[in-house]
Amino acid sequence: MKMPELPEIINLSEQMNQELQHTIIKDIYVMQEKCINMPAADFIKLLSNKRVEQVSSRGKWIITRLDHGVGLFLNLGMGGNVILHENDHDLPSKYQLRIDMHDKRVLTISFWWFGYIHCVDKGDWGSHKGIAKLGPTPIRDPEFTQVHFINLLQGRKGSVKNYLLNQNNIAGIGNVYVQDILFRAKIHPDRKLQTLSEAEKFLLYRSIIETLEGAVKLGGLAYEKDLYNQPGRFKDFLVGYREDLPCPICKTLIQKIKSGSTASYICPACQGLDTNGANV
Amino acid sequence: MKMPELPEIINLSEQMNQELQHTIIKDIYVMQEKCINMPAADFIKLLSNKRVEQVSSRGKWIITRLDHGVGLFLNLGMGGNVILHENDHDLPSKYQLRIDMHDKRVLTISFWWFGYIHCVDKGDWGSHKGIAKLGPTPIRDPEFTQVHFINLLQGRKGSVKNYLLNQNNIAGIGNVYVQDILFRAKIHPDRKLQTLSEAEKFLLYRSIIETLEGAVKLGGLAYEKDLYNQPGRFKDFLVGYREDLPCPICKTLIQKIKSGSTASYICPACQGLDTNGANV
DNA sequence: TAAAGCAACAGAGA
DNA sequence: CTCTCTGTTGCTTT
Repeated sequence: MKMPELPEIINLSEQMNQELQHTIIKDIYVMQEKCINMPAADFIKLLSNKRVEQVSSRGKWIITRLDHGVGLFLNLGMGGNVILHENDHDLPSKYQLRIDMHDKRVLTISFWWFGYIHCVDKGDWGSHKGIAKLGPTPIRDPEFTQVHFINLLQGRKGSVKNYLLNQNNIAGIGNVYVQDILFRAKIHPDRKLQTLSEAEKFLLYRSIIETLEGAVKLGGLAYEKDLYNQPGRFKDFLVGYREDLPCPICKTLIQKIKSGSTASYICPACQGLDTNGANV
Repeated sequence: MKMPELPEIINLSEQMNQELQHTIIKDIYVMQEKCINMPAADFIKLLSNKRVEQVSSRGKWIITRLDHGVGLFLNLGMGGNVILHENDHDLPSKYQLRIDMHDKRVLTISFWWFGYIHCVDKGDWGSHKGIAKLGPTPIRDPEFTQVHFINLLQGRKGSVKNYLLNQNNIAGIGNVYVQDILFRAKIHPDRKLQTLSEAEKFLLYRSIIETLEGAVKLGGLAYEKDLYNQPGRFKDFLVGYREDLPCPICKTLIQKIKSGSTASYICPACQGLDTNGANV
């Protein structure tokens, strides 16, 4: 369970913006060409000597806007680190990409499984597969209001968990935070969207906001590292990864179940499939 | 079974090109606004007084190129007629669109169920959903060579019938002609592409060409009408729609089966699932 | 019955 | 645990 989701990404991108804004890229070292979206030579040429205008995020993507309209889109996939070093001493033994800044600081990007570092030239931002169709990002996106969320749900089919995990609906939620989001809203992951009452949809919206906000305030997951290689302080899940431990509300033992192709942790008492609404 | 496929469309578009090339549109009457892709007023404005440069086809789409880069994309969907009248007497009682030419002739377009009449302005041809992703068109498209066909099949999964019916793979084949195409090639509709031998792929290519060419030579299906409201002369299917009649090769009774969501007519002896190759 | 787009979903691959 | 690509199914439309 080493997957950065919205809180970790927000944290990282804000730290990156703080540290890197207005600095200039000097050198690029591509250690694994599969992670990038063009030949390394083109990639290096496009990025070299570019100035960082702003670092932001959309869903699980960290987006660095450089001058001349160039963008660097970073997705840590199944987990990884972005670490800023004061100099080139004591770099990690393994990383996929190294970016040296003109001020001697060094950024290393490493993932332990799939991840993408895509460079996008001026004008190609809208056609990038990864971000073109992303849904709104909770917490940071002013578009993500309660009314907007309820509207998004209108007429949609399928299970609530599948909906939340699809980045084209809402961007930034993964299989870690979705566990507590559903528990807080007292909704079973397999509930069909069509069966959710208005009250449940409202509860779900609040739960998304509160769960993610809470994690951001704690600097993200304790299992993840930030830009300074420091872990976050969030580790007290309500039900996530707490199989056979008591539900914090009713003390019923938490179950690990399979919903679709992903695992879910639920309190069978608080998140009934039949209790809170028919699930025909 | 009233669906125009490639032979009928080629026939119609060639007749339309013959009759309408260089003529000028005078008036448009939109009887059913749902068939078109913009408000009727815009549609009429875009087409009025435009000159027909050429009528051609891609797959099941009839494409009329007008001057100033405007295009009229017609898809007869589940069946319909395009009829040219010498004047405005004796028009059909029902039609979705009427186009009056400056030379007094009248074109009526009618479908008995879904169909599309889309007008596309200069520059929007490539982004039109219906034609942007179409595969090559057999018979008329010089790109559709045997080598190209074999290459298209490389690495594809799923059943041969589903593949042939998907317009994004090959454009123009529907559930009518596909029956005899598969019979001629002695391939069961549910055979997986992965299990086809090179010889079978070659046979399939020949069968597509010969089946469609043969139908074009006969002016298309006897159940369909051409631009002059005359029926085609092709009605002697080999196995299509001949349930319980003897196979023309081996006399085994032809079966109607369900493959996926469509019906198939096969000779169970000539088109075995197990005989011509494993279908794991 | 058929045509085609879309949404949901499952499986494979990177 | 991630996301993309395919392919399949089921629903909808006039």
